[in-house]
Amino acid sequence: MDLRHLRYFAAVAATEHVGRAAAGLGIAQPPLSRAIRALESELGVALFERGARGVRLSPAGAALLPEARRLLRDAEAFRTGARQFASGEAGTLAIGFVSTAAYNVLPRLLPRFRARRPGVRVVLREATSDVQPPALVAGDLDLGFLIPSTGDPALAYLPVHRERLIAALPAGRRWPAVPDARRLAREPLILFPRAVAPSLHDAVLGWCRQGGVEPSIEQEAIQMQTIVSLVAAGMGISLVPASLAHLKRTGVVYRPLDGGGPTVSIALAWRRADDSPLTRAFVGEARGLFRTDGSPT
Amino acid sequence: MDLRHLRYFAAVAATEHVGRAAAGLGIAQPPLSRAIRALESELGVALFERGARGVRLSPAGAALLPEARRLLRDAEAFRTGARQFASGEAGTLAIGFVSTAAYNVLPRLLPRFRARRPGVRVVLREATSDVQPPALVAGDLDLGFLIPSTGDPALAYLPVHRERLIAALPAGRRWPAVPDARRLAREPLILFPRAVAPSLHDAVLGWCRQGGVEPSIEQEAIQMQTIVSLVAAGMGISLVPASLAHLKRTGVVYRPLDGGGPTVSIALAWRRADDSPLTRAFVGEARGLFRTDGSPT
DNA sequence: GCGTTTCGATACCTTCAGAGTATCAAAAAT
DNA sequence: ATTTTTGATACTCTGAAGGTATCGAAACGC
Repeated sequence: MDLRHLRYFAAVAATEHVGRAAAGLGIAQPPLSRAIRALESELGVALFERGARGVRLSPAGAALLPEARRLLRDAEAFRTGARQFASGEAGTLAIGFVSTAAYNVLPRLLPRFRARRPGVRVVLREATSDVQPPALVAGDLDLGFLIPSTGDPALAYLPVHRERLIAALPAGRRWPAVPDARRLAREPLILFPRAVAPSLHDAVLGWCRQGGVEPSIEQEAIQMQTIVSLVAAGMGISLVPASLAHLKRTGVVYRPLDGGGPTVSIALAWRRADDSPLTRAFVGEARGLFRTDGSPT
Repeated sequence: MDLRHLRYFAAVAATEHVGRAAAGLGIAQPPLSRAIRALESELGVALFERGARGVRLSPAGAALLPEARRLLRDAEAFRTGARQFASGEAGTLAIGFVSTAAYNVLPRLLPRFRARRPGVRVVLREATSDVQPPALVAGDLDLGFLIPSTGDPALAYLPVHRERLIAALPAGRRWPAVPDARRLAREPLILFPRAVAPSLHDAVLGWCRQGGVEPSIEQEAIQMQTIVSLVAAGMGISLVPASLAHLKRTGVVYRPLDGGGPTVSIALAWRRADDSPLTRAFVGEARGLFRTDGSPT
């Protein structure tokens, strides 16, 4: 038994006329006659009652016809489903992101993408910039929003966001409106471990040294929230992306940095070899949305 | 796309090994490799990821596999359903019966048949003996319990029941314990119209004439219940099948007839050309149950 | 590090199912 | 009675699916 047989069965049942059904199927009448008889013989049951005036469904045929139609519909749905995967209308994207991206990039990009591809399941996973490249290469992630450092040759990068760093300072003390490096170097600095985000780390230290001072790193913390909490606790100061200012935590004040301060950039990364239509669609969406990159916010 | 392709897909997915899957399918490895590739090419999506150590399901393949399995299961169910129709395990039987049969024959036969063929839908339709033969020939009925008269050559008959007639008499008067024809001929007779059940009609009149009297038919009624009601109303007397005595209606008494009385037989009839396994099974069941026919009850 | 093994892919051949053309047979319509 | 309608049959041919032999790449083992 074959889907074609069922298709023939349904066609003949619909017309109750072998010749017309054959024409509708785009084949000649004799093969259709034979196919129906072969199906009946295989199933061991007469699907039609032959009269001189065409054919009519037998009781068994009438009972089996809806089943056959359902099978054909399901087969069509299977094809459609496969086509959706092929075209990227359906599927799953595993996307990594650094916490910073959750404040600015993701809220702008994800709703647009989900609206355009409603069938795609997006799995978000927060991960630091150091673990994302290996995860991408291994295939555990399809896309990653990260702070790029040494570019992995297997990955492609698209800069999607660049923002200035601002100072996060414990409230309750007097701070300059626009503190400079020399002033801030007097305070203990709380920062990401260098291994987790080398470029952010280096940007902060470079800005301080440009101001002629060497900061003392007192604490390291991985989560942005943790850093802000430590600042609130008076453990020290930190330089954080400007969008963090949205996180209005009591005990913390934010100040723009003298001279604008260093910038940190977030890039979208994916496997260069990844030709999945989903990945390409997502990158395309990002490219369209963040065309005006490079300008610090 | 074809059910075979889906079967191959499911087999390879199950083993994650083309060679072993091919062995399980009873074909060689190269055709299976080609078939899978052809399916992927047709669907436009990679179902497997090829490694040096075998194949693994791609995300699309993993998503489509349950669908494919369901399709295969449904196709199998279709075959099974067809086989049930072929073997008579499923289907519908339209069975006609005269009201007399409802008191004796049907209650004995139907439960047995339904227990043996639980998948068969039995549609019962009460009909007099004169309308059943044409309905059987036309295919409106598959089987009929009727009082046979002139046998239709297109029908086959199996006697399933023979019972004596007894007198149904209005209560409130004195009746002999075993009335004879002469006594009963003094009363107006209520009977079926001859056209509806000629043999019953003739049996009654024959018995009366054998007793040397000619009865006067005052009323005709088609339903047995109606006849009994008319007797209860004092409109006359009737001769009814013995099993009607179960119908204890106030105002009616039953008496066995002198000399045993005439007998009426019920037969099962069906199209001689009907080779449906259902019909044959039902007839077989009846033949087994009513092997000891011919003996009047 | 180099043979060996494993496993899917490719090349080429063969066979049979399914499609086509021509025609028949039966029953209904005229 | 003849024509028309409609499915069934006979026969041929093509192509898809299967088989055998073999390749090529990657992993394994000594």
